Amino acid sequence: VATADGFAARVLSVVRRIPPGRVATYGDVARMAGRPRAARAVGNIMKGLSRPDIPAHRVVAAGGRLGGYGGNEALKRALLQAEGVAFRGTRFNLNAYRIAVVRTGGTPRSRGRGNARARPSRLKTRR
DNA sequence: ATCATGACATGTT
DNA sequence: TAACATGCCATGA
Repeated sequence: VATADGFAARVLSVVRRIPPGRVATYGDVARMAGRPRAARAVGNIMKGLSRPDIPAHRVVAAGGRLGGYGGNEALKRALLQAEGVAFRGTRFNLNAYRIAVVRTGGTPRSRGRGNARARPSRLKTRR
């Protein structure tokens, strides 16, 4: 919704078609929407959601972690459990419920992982 | 192994 | 501008 431009619209489309009992990570959604690194942006879009036809609770964080839900993570977890997702404490088996990622058109963009990944080079300093 | 911190990438609001 | 419902990698404890 929001800007209804490409990315946001694509994200909504993707989320809308996540079947019950399955989940997708923010990163997966971003990837399917054509912006592999825009996981955070996806979260933001979800935040701005205002429609019931978008099952935002099926979008979770990586590693089988819950992720956020407007400050109500408990509800998110409950909704997922209600759909059959078995939680193990605060996490669940992502591999078992994650939907297949099918990237739709998008801008390939350099894979460079544009991350200089700041080699900390820490000389054992006390943190 | 798990959690925390530091850095950078990406797009909204 | 700076957050923010993130991800991934590296390192430290």
